[in-house]
Amino acid sequence: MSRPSRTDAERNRLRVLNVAHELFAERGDEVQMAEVARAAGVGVGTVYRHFPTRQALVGAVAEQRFAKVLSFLEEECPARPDACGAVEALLTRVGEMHEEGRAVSGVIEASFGGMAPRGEVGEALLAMGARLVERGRSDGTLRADVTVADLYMSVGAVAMLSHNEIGDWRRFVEIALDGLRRPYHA
Amino acid sequence: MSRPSRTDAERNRLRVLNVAHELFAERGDEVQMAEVARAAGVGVGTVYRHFPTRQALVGAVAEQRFAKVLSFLEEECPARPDACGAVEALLTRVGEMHEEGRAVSGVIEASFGGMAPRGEVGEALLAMGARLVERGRSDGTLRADVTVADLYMSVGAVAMLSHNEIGDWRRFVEIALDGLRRPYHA
DNA sequence: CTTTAAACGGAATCGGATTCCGATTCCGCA
DNA sequence: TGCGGAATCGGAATCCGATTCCGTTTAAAG
Repeated sequence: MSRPSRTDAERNRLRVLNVAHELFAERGDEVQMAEVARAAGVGVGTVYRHFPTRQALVGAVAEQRFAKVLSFLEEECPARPDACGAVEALLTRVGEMHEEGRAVSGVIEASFGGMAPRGEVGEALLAMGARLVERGRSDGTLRADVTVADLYMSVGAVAMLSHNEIGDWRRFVEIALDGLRRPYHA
Repeated sequence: MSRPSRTDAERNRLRVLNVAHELFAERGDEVQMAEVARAAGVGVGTVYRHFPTRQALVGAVAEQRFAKVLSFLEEECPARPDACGAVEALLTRVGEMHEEGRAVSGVIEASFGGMAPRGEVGEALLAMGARLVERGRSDGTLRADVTVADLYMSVGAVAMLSHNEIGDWRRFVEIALDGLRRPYHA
């Protein structure tokens, strides 16, 4: 919440965060705290004051990513003609994000098992998700009993599949989407 | 392949493997090599001769689990009346396995990102999966264009969802299954 | 009952995250 | 503009846990 008043502190915090993101993207889990510090032009102590733990640093990087998803959900999704299309766009976006950024995803997955969003971004995501599901219920393009949790799980599944290299995740988007559209009935 | 000739070696290898499994189940990623050694009643050196790396040990534990899935696939699945039912049983089984054993799954996920089976067990799984998909194609209970990769991805997704606590994975089994049954068509 | 290659135990080593603390800066205030 | 001191810095020192090393012990072939 309360940003520190000293401007250099905030500047350093950002520098560290960005550098960490880049390094993780390049070399994944093998980058060490001292490297991040060096590349950011600060001492290890500084890195640790801003991010008390390596996991905290990774968490911050992860949050940036969730923020991107959130803004997509807020800006692009409403533009889609129907809820189903919006969900498809969402899943695809998440997949693409993890596909490039694969290395970063790996780091996140290794630090936290899985990767559910936390904090206000998490709340906001949940809220937007609920809205999307609601929309689907009313415009009838999603099965009537979908829940945010269903959506959440689908997103998580796509995220996981798109950064591991098991099969064509775009294919899975189709499958999940078909499942979300409506229950099977002969 | 070639089991060592000395019987004590083989006995120790098993002891270590089982103890590791138990400890991982109890306390997850925090158990350390020295503990495993102590609990197994051997020295650290012994643990390392059998499993040259912590990751290797975790990998061996993981393989045991894959072996269970394989035997399920070989024994229970053929008994199901149709391919779709078999897939449902498979997904459910995988989910249950990861739900109890949650801690173990966490350890595996932390050591390897994701968790694709390796070696002969992996091959065998792939083969059985292919057979199942084939069956689905011919009895018509799965959509005509499913692939082993689709099945693989679904299994992976359920595994991931059932050991993280994001939503009701059984629900997701339904969704994925609906997607695997047939493509959407208005 | 030797012989000997293989297995054992566990102290020592190594690598990397985290802590500590004296030296340096910003910021508000006179 | 100049000063006081709290917050920030940097990076050497510490801590912790995985991994290596090597002298000792042991199963099993002849």
